[in-house]
Amino acid sequence: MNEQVPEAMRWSTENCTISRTMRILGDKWTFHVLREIFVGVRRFEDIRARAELPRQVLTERLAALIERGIIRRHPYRLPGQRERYEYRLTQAGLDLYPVLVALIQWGDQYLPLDDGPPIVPQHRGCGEEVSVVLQCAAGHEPTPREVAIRPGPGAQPRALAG
Amino acid sequence: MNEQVPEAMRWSTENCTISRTMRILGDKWTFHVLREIFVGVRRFEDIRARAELPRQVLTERLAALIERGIIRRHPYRLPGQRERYEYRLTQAGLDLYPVLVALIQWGDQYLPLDDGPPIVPQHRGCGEEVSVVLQCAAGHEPTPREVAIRPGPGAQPRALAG
DNA sequence: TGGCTGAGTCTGTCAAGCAGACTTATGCTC
DNA sequence: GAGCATAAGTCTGCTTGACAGACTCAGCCA
Repeated sequence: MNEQVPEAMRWSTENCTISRTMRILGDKWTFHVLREIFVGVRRFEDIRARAELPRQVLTERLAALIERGIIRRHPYRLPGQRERYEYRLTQAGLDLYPVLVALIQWGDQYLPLDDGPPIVPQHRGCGEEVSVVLQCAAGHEPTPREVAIRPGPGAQPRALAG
Repeated sequence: MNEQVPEAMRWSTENCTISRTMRILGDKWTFHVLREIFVGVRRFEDIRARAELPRQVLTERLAALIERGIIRRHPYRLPGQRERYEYRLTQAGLDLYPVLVALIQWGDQYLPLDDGPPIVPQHRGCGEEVSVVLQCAAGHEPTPREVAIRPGPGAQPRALAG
């Protein structure tokens, strides 16, 4: 029980926000599917062809995203064809934009391509590039080193702690 | 070739920034491991115990993160014990803070707990809570609906397009 | 010398991903 | 109305990865 033990070891990860979020988003394909919908590719066959994932996996991921309220099915009908469905973002889905933009931003910085970025988040209003910035409630913009992740009011002590 | 085909279908996903980033971060465990290191849990056995992942998977993930330059091994020695290693974030790792904070922020909004958030990103300087905001190069703070993901200079046309 | 501990490695089982073929529903053309 | 085209799935068998639990290895200490 010396102070070498990090303080975080005393807290459970059971209800951790990152765990609970990753249970929904944290697999190889979900972000690929979301990317397609974000860039405007909304139909099953188009998503499958562009993201190159097995149909079965796509079926399963779409169902999971619908169940979690991130996308919804929306009926559409091309002239001379029967009704089908496309997949659109709900508000919860749209609110994943900061996550997506943060990923793109990191990738552009640490895995750059010779030709420049293949995709760019853009402000529809003014056409300028969009990025994410860290901001604290007092209005500062801390660097990563100035940020710490601390236990909050919902933190639960860990069994076997210490 | 009617205009029902989304514009994005014309572009390849092969070099997509999200794909390339997800090849590194996009699996069930990587973010859990990073979370531990972010909150200050740096030693193999501590990470394994708190994140509850199989040792073999932890070994493999740590090696991958080191290879991608996101963490590094750092020797340490407790009094009366032999030298061991702990894992620390590199600058590239620290720069994942916006991704992590964006995930926490989304989770707190859409998967809230009765007791409040279990973890809170905090500005070390002033103690206030840290969040991420979307910001365009002209200084606007667009809502998700005002953001669009567009092909950039490195976009490649898709074979079989149309 | 023998035991303890952190940090792995090994082994066998089982779930998930995968490619590719098959199915289903509907509307169109002839 | 028969047959064809198409989007959106299901089905099948193979392969890969996750997993729990046991084993190993190196250095320190009693």
